[in-house]
Amino acid sequence: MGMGRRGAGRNGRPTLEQVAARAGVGRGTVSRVINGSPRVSDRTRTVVQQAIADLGYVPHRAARALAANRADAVALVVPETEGRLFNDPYFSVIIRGISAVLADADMQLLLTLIRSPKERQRFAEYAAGNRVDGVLLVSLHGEDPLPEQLTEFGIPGVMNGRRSAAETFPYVDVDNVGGAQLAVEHLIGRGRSTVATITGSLDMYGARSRLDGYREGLRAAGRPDDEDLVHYGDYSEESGYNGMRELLRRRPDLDAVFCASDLMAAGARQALREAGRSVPDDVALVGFDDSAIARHMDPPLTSVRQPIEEMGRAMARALLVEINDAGDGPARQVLPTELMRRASS
Amino acid sequence: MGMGRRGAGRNGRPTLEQVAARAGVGRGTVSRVINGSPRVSDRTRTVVQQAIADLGYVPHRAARALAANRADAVALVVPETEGRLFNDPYFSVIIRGISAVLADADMQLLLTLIRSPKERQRFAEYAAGNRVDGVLLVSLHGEDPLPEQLTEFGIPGVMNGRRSAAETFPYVDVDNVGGAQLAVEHLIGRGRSTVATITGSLDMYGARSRLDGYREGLRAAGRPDDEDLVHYGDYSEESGYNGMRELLRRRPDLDAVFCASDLMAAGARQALREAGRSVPDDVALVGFDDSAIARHMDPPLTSVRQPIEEMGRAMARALLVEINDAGDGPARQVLPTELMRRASS
DNA sequence: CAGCAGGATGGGAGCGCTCCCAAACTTGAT
DNA sequence: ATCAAGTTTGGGAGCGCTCCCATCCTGCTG
Repeated sequence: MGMGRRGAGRNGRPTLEQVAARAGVGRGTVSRVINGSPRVSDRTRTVVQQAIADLGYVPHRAARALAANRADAVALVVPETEGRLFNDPYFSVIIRGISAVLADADMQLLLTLIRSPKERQRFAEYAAGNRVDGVLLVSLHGEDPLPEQLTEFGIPGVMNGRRSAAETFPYVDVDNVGGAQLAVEHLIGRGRSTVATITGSLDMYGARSRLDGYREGLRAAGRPDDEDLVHYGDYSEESGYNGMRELLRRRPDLDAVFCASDLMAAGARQALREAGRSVPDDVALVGFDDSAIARHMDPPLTSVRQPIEEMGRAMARALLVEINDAGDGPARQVLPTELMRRASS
Repeated sequence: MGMGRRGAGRNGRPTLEQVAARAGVGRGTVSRVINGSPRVSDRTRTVVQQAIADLGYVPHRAARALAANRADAVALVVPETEGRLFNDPYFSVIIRGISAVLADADMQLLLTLIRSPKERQRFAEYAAGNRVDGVLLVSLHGEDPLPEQLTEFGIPGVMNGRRSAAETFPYVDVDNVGGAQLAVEHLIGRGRSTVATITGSLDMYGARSRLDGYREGLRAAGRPDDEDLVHYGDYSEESGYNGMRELLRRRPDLDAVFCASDLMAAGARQALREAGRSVPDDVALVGFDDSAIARHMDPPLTSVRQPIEEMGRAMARALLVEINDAGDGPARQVLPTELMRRASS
């Protein structure tokens, strides 16, 4: 029994102990070098690093996690039910941003789709058990309780977007109000006089913000804010189509429409086509999201772009700060939007 | 010292030991129950399960991984350089499929984007160190060495697509040949006489297969295979545009085009428009991928659909089998494609 | 009723690492 | 040379779990 540890670990990979032996130092010292502790003399550090290189040593993550009570991993949670993400490249792009930052910090990215109450439960257990150091929330539903649960368990988290103007959970969002306003001002600047809008689902804060921005834009230009010009949609292509028909019926004189999503703009464009109205001559159209669809519409759709990748990066950075410092109160960031002008306006 | 273990783990979470105490059994027994070992009496099992429920016990992943020398995690690797994934919903959808299967197996999904040689190196180290039980490869570049590296280290893996007809690594692919053939036959069935094609980058096996399918379709209908009707593109929208112009110049008489991607079809459609040819009256158009773009083109594009989510599921299942059984030689699966008929043909 | 096979059970050892305390060594001042 | 005050280092303990062997029950058989 107890033949002592020698040789490599069970995977044939070298262990800390072997690095220590090779460098002629103790385990603790090697650990210090690996974790960048300053309490190591330069000479020792060099020797140890050499031994690490010679052996091709790579720390064993699970062992480290167990001993240090960290996970070195972050979960990205996507409630699939609300997954509008799964249409745009939105998802891919935000992941790219997140992943870039996390890779630099040598943290793993765990992907968790929650598509049923059972999975939600399972995830809550996970998170609660310190299996991850922090959680990134994307595309949250209206009153999703996940953020509160995390807070309760003391798990750092950052969400994408807000649930309300008074959001208390750390978040990274885009300037929806500003973007919508930009769109409206652009339309007015192009000489349009009667600017309508088709909104997203108003139970989502983002949709409300875009509507606010629309109104703000009108106000800034001294235009009246006519309730007739607002159609309440739900972000779907169909609601864009129906909304456009309805608006056309109510206000045949409209000459511009701001849609709160590209998808709705696509629906609206179809309705316009059927009604024999040309874009942009009769009616100018502006969307939101600047998705692939926008670029491929005919004519290409002017749209409000969100800095999605940058959002991903900002979220990851904010989470890392929360994990390490745990200070300064919740991070709140609002990134700017930008108007991509194309032929539809 | 050594006040013995009592109370909960450092996270305030119950440990195996506490469950054991509460159930009045030993650690080993609880472990057996959790891992579904048959060597436990029914009564004991019930008692233990009750204790687990009472305490809300959740196994500590890192501890388990360390002790059992498994990771309970699978890495999904996306070489970003080749990331055509990042345009279509392809990425999101395949992840959905993968994630569904993995969640059921209670495995974690680790996402790894490789966008630089440095990151590639880092990943290789990871994989080599049993940090994951298996690897899923998506969107691999022509002669990517990753599969061979994995084989060498004895790490199970499954890739999406093939690199050649003689692929030796386990894979799940779609029937590109069949899909292209379907498209051509459909075109001919609609009375088209001169069917051209714009190919993807021929250094990719999928693109070659689609070209093969195109030729096969012509042959099956007894049509000549005219080299003039083939334009070599690269999957980009621009190459679709240029290809279409070129084809129109060479063969003004063509009345149908099969494009190896929707994106190229979008480019081709633009060229057609500029040339004053209507779709589908003058020229019928069929794409490949059935992406969002296809549905939003004007007219909506007929396209070959790949069962992407099912591919994700198949990959995950195949990997799980490899991890557990390690038998039966490499998995090879080719899923069927389907033609989505729309107004463009 | 002893004896035995086989299933159920308890718990020691150990996975590879971090934490932290005590030991060993420096350095500089006296 | 001596000692106080650092600095650097070694290594025991322990993280929570699985593995596996020794032990303890069963229920039968002879």
